Amino acid sequence: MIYSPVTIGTFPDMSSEEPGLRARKKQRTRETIVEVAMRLFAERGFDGTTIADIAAAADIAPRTFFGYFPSKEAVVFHEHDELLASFAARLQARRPGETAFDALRAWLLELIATLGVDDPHGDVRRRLIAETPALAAHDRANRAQLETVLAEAVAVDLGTSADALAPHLAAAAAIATLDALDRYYDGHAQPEAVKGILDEALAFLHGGLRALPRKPAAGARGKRRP
Amino acid sequence: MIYSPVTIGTFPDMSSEEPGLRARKKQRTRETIVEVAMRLFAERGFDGTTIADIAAAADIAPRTFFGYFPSKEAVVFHEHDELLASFAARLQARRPGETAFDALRAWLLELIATLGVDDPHGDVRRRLIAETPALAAHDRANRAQLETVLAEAVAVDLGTSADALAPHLAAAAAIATLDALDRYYDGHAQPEAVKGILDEALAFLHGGLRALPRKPAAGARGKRRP
DNA sequence: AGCAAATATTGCGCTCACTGCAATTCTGCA
DNA sequence: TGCAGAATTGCAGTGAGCGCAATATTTGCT
Repeated sequence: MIYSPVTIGTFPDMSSEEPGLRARKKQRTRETIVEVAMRLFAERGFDGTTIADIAAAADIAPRTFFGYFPSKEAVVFHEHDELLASFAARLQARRPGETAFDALRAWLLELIATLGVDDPHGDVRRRLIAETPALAAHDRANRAQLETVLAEAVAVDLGTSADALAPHLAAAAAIATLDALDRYYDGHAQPEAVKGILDEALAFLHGGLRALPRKPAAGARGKRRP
Repeated sequence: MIYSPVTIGTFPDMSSEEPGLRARKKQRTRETIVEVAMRLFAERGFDGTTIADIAAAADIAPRTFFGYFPSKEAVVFHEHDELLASFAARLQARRPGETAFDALRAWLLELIATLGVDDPHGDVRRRLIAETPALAAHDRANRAQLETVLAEAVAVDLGTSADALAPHLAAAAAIATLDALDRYYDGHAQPEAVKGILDEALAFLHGGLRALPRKPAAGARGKRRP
């Protein structure tokens, strides 16, 4: 119900140069499912939409749905695997001297810049997560994965073992920033606000509560403070 | 699937002085269900145990199970509501000058002292959570609730609004400590190790990564460092 | 004790997610 | 064109969870 990999058959190539007809068709079907499902979710709600509805609207057999996604929830988070991989790669690829948090910051900013153009489902997804406990749970599970890879990288930075306390605390706080980002991201990308949030978060990570302004009053649209 | 309150009928009194036969009986049944279910889970695993199994073993009708717990998962976390309430109360009741983190620390230490005598299912629960994704998800949901009440208290401490960034980051990091506690808590309470972990966590919360020792090597059994 | 209202238990039937398996259809390639 | 591998599908089943109505039990009251 929360596992990621798809199990039926082998997923078509995608990695080698030529996608091939087969792979392209599968990709297209996948996209159709996502499109159709998100539309239905938006219209009738997540719980108000059955797998049968989705299958019918996507013109596939109900059974076939599970060849593409392991659960109904997974459709809502269809990009998660890529995001996770991309983040892990970005952490791997950081320059010497660049901390894991620097990488997180850079990755997020780039992601947001890209998403602004490219994520037609962001608003729906946020709404669905907010109103559907099962999706909120899934979302937390996804974040926990991000947290894990981040914690590993932080551990390297700090020179501690991967299961030491500090990296996990720091990673948890860093990932909690994503919540804030989502909260303040309501649909319209505001790179300024995002940067403010990220800078406040980094200040906290580095210097703790001591490093934070005492009375930022309302909201988290922090006037960044190094 | 994750909501807390039980829905069938009104839960018997429990708050006024005299429990009454009805309430006592319900309480007894509830405990029976927990006992029986945890035993079955331990023997056959969470997924290997059906509601029907539990009902049969507890000598109630399957339908009746749902008068006591809203889901199979809820049985595993049967004390969560009390814990949450107790934590919220402790936060409410802190003395002037006592920070939310102080309260968290005190609450945890007391809890652990109590649990040592009183939590016969702790080990099983930890094992189940580790091996069952659905339970891990539930566990995260529970922690998120703790995080929310903690963040509110921290916001008061900091003089920020409840949805500002800082309190949430700090609360997330603080709650992440519970993970570590669980990891190192393998069955045998070790108040020393627990205090070490808590102190390291508090140091991080207050002073950030800057405040932490650079090379604690393996594990999180931190030699506390103010 | 006896009765009526409140509450708890139960059975029944239903919906829906999800799975294993085997039959069938399709695609890529020789 | 034909074949091997891969994808689609149907079928039958399991199990969680819910709404509802019937039944049983408890409680407060007289």
